[in-house]
Amino acid sequence: MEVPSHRYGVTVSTVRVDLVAVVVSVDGQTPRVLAAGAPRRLPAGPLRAEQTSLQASLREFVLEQTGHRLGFVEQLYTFADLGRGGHAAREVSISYLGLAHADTGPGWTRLYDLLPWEDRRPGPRADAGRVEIVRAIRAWARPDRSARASFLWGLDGHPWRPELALQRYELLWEAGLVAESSDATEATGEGMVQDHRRIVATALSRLRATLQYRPVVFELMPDAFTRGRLQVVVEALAGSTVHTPNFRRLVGQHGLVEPTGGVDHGTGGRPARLYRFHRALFTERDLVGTKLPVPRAR
Amino acid sequence: MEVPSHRYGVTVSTVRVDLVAVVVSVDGQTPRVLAAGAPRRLPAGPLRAEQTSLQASLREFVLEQTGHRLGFVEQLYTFADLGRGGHAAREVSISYLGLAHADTGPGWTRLYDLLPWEDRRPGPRADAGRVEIVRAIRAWARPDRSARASFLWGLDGHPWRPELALQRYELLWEAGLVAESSDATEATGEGMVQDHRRIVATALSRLRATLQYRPVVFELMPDAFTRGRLQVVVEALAGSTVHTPNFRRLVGQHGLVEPTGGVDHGTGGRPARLYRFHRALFTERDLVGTKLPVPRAR
DNA sequence: ACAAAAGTGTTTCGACTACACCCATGG
DNA sequence: CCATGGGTGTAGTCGAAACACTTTTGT
Repeated sequence: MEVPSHRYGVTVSTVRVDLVAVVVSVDGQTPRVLAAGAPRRLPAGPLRAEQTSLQASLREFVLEQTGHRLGFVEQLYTFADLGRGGHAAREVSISYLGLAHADTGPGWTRLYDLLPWEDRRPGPRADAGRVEIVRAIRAWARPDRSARASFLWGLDGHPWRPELALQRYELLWEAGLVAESSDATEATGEGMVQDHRRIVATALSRLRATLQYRPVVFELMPDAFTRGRLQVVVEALAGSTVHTPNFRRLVGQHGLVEPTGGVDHGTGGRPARLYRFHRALFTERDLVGTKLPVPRAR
Repeated sequence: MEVPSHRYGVTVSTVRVDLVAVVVSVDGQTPRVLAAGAPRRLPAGPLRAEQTSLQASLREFVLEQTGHRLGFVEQLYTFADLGRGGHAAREVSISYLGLAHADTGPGWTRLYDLLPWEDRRPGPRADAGRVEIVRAIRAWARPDRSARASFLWGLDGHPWRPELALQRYELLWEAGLVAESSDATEATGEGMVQDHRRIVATALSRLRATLQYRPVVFELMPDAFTRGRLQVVVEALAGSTVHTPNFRRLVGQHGLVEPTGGVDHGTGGRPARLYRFHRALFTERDLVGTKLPVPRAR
């Protein structure tokens, strides 16, 4: 499928271009991505001749392939290095992050099955895998790369930064610790087709960074929700926990959210007030500066 | 150049893919971008069959076309909407930001000739153009879009955020105030070919955002420099001024910079100590968290 | 001497953190 | 009545912003 021509005196190629989607949802307290097969594969589709915009192309093929209507969509990165698919031809993939409401359909993979070390919420699984990975990394990093390793993994006094998910994946890859290579263990997660796991890591990094300065969580929430529920979703995506009283306070201080008047009695203790996203204020695209608290645990 | 085939039951196209570079340098206190012609055009080149990575392709064609060796390179965004070039065929452009040292060669355009409103450093030109643009925007925005307009332009108590350059360009575009359309004035800057001015705005936004959390300015500095010189370059890119004593203090507090021992007597008043970028600490890619102060003027 | 730029000390302010504690409900 | 989650008040901490002031050169 290569049609060389000449321009600027050098070879010009006409190549295949695909769109790849990382569709994220949160189911209970579990983030999931759309990916099926073994090994897992992200949904991908072509540019459509009849669609004017890339996003429209993306929305349509995701709808057709999976039945999901995407809310928020954001372009991530374009991958085009030679040999991505294991063969010589160049494949260009424009990757997107999309947010969708959870459902019970097939094809949803737990995000932290793919990148287990990114889930730092307290739990037996988290702690076990963590020590194993840290040991392997320390062994590999010593001594030249130990500054980088401890920075990325929040060791030696550095804070753990959720949004460095991609850089952590890249370090594991360099260290030969990811599932696609030989030294992989259970703690380094499930492999995917081609470089799809790197694309997922890219999406997670971007999502976590975006969370800190744009109100995108609400794309994952129903119309009315409690602040506790909102906190659970944020924590699920960030992979770590926040200080509850402060979270409650800060939500709404920015005018992000307004009470509906209703209450939810199903939460366990005292009934929680229901809120809705104050969308009126944010219909204008790209309004920034509306921070949600995101954990920066030590 | 369209070769339709079938997959997923829909049309798949093989398309032309180009790389587009926004190469930025700072000459004195003037930021410049590589763009020649009338109207101006960004350097663009093909994916190279023989280059493994996109960045290598980019570096090589920029070197060949312009003689410039790029330091820092970062992928920006992939543009592929139909009709970008004014004709029906789809053109995919993968855009990059590159930083280079200034020189006196041809082809350098002043960045703020293209986006004049982005330069808020005190000066006669800045103030004149600003009131004109603000008036036009207020007229267009009233009343539905005035929240967005005042947010983006730092009106009504909002701070001016340098990194929103792209969003400001997009608003001007929607308002029909950019040079490419009819209502343009001198204050809305010089037009470019196709959507190249949007790409420049994208690059400026990204560069300003990156400045805040990664030590990329040093790619634009010579080996030894004074803190005053560093401040001028940061201010040139940010388009606004910083509080001098604080800037001096903060530089170096993060261990970013170390004295060479030399001094520069050519600065006007008291001679300034020379510094060098503490590169040893930052050879590892993607070390984050090394903030440089960036203006957040009212 | 004085302008001009370099450089230091100190205070203020606001955002985020952490801790302590009260509230309302279901079992 | 007590466990559980919802909710509020308030003190501490840290870094950025602002202000005042000293130092060192060239002319």
